[in-house]
Amino acid sequence: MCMDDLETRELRYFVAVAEELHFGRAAERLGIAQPPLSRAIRQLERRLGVQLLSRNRRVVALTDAGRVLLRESRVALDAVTAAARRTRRAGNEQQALVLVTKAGASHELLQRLLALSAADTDTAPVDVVLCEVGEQARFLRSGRADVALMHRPVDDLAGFDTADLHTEGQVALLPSGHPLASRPQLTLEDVSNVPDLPIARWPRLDGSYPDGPGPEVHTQSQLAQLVALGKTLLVIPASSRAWQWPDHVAVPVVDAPVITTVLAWSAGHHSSALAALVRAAAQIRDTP
Amino acid sequence: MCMDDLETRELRYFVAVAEELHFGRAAERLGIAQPPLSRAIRQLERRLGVQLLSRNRRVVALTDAGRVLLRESRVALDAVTAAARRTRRAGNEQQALVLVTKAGASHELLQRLLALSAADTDTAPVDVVLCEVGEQARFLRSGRADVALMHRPVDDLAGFDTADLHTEGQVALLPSGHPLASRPQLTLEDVSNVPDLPIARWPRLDGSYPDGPGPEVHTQSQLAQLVALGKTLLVIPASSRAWQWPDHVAVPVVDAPVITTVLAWSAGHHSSALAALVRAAAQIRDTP
DNA sequence: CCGTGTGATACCTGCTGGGTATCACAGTGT
DNA sequence: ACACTGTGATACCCAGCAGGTATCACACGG
Repeated sequence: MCMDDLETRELRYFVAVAEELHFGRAAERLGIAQPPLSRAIRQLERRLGVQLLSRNRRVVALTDAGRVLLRESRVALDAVTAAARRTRRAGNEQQALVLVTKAGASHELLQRLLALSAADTDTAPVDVVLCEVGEQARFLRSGRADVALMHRPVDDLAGFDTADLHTEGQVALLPSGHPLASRPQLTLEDVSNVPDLPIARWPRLDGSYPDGPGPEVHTQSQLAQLVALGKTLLVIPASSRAWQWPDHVAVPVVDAPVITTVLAWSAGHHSSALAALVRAAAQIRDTP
Repeated sequence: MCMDDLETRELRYFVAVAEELHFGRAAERLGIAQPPLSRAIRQLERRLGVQLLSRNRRVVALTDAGRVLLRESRVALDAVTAAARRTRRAGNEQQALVLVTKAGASHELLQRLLALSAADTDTAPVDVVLCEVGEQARFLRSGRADVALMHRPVDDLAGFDTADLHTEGQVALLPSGHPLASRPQLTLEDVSNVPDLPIARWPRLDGSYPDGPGPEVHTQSQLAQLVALGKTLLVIPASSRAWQWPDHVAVPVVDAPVITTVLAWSAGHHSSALAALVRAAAQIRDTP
């Protein structure tokens, strides 16, 4: 093996260490012992001629180069698993199209899309997979899904082809007793910096939370409950019924950016089954 | 190692075999013996549960699944080498921006771009790499280049962000003695199906040539010479001076699609050096 | 200053990737 | 018809390296 050309094993090991920032836990996660992992990372650093981790004998942190490799490794590993998955599917001819979407988002739209797709005679069956917020891109990139429902401008659509499905405004979701909840409409100015309803904070990719006054959350239902409890507010597309509890009030935010729900797929991965779904999407867009 | 998750070694081996369609030559290219290669491919097929090659004891051909894996493997391997390259560059801080372009295309435009970039004080130096026709995308994907000059609509820009640089019409390049060469302008109708000047045929990715009456070519200078010899014609952007020989005549093709030269880079790979180059590109577009 | 947690080091072992020799078979030419 | 040739598959061996265990070295907390 030449100096170039890493093996996926090395990338997997590095990603584990970079995510855990702890050799012991990373090794456990990988199902190997700690010393071989240390050695593998050291070898990787030697091979690349670059320091990836700054380890002061006690604390492990990523260097700038390490951060680059973490990002690139995720992309590369996704591409490798996508290769395996797509090849298996091509061989087995079980041509169900896998669609991934955020749990709870765009539910009615999805129902209409599936109904239209099922009505079209020559379409493949569509399997629906639900994922966490913002995970759709990785599902597409790793081949776990063929197509996704995503939202512009909130999701990063770089590297994907898209077909618009539906455009809508946003509403503020407020606890029902709050003064703002009785207003007929709101502006972004109104809902930002409400002292008693600070914006919630989601964990970053590395698991840490940004600073701020708002509560820390990592699931949608947590957040919905916090709104019902009068602890926070949020601004979401008008159709996100899954968020809405009896104790919530939704008030239109007139100047919030418009949200477009799009069908997205890996650029260059066309198939007849996908084309049929895109046709169904076009029907929905044209007859709202 | 689990059943999923291929190693890049396996992908490299498969790509070699799929491209050569010959185990012996593929093994030679990889610098290993033939038996281990046979075994590795067999293992890969078992692991994926899919037949990749149909080997009738004498002739090796790709199955449908094999074609899928070939395409996906190239993408995945590019992503892995990109990870290594970008990490090395991030560590070594030698921040020269690498620009790749087709040899001979957009020469004046490139000169202006480099001059503008050099004039801008806070830009990184730009290294220029020349590649074969249509190879820019792979240079970007594998991290061998950070940015490319490409052409819409001829190049596939899926997965890249772009900034327009320049738009121009196309000309037909003809042997100077030909009757069509004296016309002030032409249409696509005029230049298609000229019996004595059939369109040349380029090799496909697998090395085979499409059927047709035209000559087979695989380099630009070959093609230019064939035009000078009165064997073929071609339609190219007006500024492609590198194509033009003394024995050539260029005649505008009024209804040919307009060609836009764009600066392209991997979607999501922003950097300050790149941003500076994009600014330079915007200057060129606005002051033609 | 000792205990604890954590990454590095030393060293051993077994798996597996790679090599050589050979087989099996499909075309091919006389 | 039969030997020849080219090519992929098989059998078998070897060594390099991935991975394990034991232990060290050091940073921090009490």
